[in-house]
Amino acid sequence: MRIATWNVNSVGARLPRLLPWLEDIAPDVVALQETKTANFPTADVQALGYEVAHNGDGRWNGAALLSRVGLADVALHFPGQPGYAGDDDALFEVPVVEARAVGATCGGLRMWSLYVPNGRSVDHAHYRYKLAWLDALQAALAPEVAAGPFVVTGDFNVAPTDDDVWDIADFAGSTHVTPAERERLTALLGLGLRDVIPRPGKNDRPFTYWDYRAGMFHKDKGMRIDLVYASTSLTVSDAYVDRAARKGTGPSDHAPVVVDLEMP
DNA sequence: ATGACTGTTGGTAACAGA
Repeated sequence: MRIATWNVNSVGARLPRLLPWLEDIAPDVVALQETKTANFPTADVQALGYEVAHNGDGRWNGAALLSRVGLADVALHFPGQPGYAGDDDALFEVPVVEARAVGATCGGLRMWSLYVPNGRSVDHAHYRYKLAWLDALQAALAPEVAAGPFVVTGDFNVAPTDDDVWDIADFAGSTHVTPAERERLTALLGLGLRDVIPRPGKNDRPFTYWDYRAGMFHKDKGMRIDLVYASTSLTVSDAYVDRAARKGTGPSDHAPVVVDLEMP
């Protein structure tokens, strides 16, 4: 089974890249993030043989699963998913559960597409939200990991190791690399998952994100923050970053990760 | 070159992204 994850940075803006990419790569299941719409272009991907589960509510966020091997038991949000209460401690603010997760069972594989909160800065309420979100995620996924073949994938907004950013010295005091964030990843792996690290890309680093600005892609100043966490019982026959999708006209700032699994 | 972006919206400036 071929699965993939891709933060498309607006599925509407990316449709001219997404549709030919689906035909070229032909994944069985695709996890998308940052769809940035309440109106997923369902008919366009259905025409290519995919069923769609989308959790999107407008301008920000949005996660989807596309599958051509069946799509059952769809869940929008995970159980206990925290909401975001905003930038301050306003007494009457009601936390909003954002469109950052969708789960489904596809061809015998239980799979989640996630867009983990960014965190913004370590002293920001969004960072505390990010940590709480990852804590709740781990608790929610535990029974599903135990139940059978499982993959949780998407934009984790955490670089697992110092080697997963272009230069750790440039990240002093930043989010995405803190021990607290990385501890949450370790806890997730502790459920019985492995980090499926793609084959090395340019300069031997399988980065998946490069800022649009300052020629970062050209300089390969990237980060590996789009992750695939798969059951340790699953055999991985290949995994790579599709750097070609980050090139050319109108790319996302993230590249897709493509993984070939052998289902039991 | 201490430079450099992209997407969305009761939109045309503000915010988010990482």
